[in-house]
Amino acid sequence: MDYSTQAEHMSVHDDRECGSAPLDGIGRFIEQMGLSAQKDGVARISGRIFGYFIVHGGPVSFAQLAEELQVSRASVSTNARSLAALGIIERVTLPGDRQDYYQLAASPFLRMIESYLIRMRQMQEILQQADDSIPADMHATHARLAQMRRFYTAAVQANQTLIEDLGQ
Amino acid sequence: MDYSTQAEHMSVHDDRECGSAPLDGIGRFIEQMGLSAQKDGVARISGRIFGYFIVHGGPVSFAQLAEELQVSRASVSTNARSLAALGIIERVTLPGDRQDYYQLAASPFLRMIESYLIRMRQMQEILQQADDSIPADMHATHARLAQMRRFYTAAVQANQTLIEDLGQ
DNA sequence: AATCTTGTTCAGTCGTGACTGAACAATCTA
DNA sequence: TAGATTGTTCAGTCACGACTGAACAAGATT
Repeated sequence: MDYSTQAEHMSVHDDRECGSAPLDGIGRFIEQMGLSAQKDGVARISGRIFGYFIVHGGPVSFAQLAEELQVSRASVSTNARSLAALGIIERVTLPGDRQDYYQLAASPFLRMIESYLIRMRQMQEILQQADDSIPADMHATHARLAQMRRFYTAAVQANQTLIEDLGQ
Repeated sequence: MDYSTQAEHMSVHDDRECGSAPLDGIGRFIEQMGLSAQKDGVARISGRIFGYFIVHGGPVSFAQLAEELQVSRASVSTNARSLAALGIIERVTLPGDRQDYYQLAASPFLRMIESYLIRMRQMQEILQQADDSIPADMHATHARLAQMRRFYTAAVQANQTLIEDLGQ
């Protein structure tokens, strides 16, 4: 695995057995991004791609992504497109090149917060449904649901101001 | 599945085939809490237990939890203890009763935020390591890492003030 | 002592979903 | 036309981890 883009490093130790390559700082960071994504219920490869773009922001070709991260083109296709759908990376085209390129979006973290906000609003929807369909005489239950609702309202508010605080 | 605690409902339709029972509002809410937890990378049963306690806050015995949620005692043991470790529910003992009881913690949502904060701080740690171990001449990379770090700093800050805003 | 009751642990199963390879579609080049 | 090149899709595999049942430990009861 070679995460630099400099040609002279490309295949120094390339034909080794496919296990435990000692990772440098960059490689370790990318793997940790993968593990961290996995903990959040996101595909590990998505996290690794995100990490890769933190390191190399610039346009990177589809094929290069597959090769450097050592994953199939199919996985790159699926995961890069889902990251693009979230607005974390974006597709770009280079004139005179038929390949797809991706690059880090302008404000990837704002987009992350926005996807959190979507999740929270879904939760608010669930709470609304529960409040409507649970018998009105279960007062303690409704009180706890109201508390939960206050929490999500405040959390949504906090994240919206966070978006503003982070500028543009 | 009978989520009420009233005895007269206990076994009205009990001996049906073990599939798709039509869920009432309470049951639907509990299942949605389970699915929502799963999306967050948490065990579905943990989410259902949490939902159960939103509905029935009061002390509920270990055995009752297992029976009403239709899961093994082993699962209840594992998941209830992990929720208790997060401070979302807590163990209580009733005098003269050898069973374990659980109840909803005082401010379960504050504890949820605190566990998010832990995750964010781990992320900050990863960023610190990356910053230290990645060659200093990769200026663009360090700039992106710095941007990411600013994001997490702001997010941690926002969640801390959220905790304060939610009182006690 | 033997026998319940109650919670934990552990080996094993089973489902889910991430990931792959291969077939495919679309577009370019010769 | 045939043959590259490139991305997507889809069926299939495989790993991971949630969940279970059974064995176990620790008390209580007789």
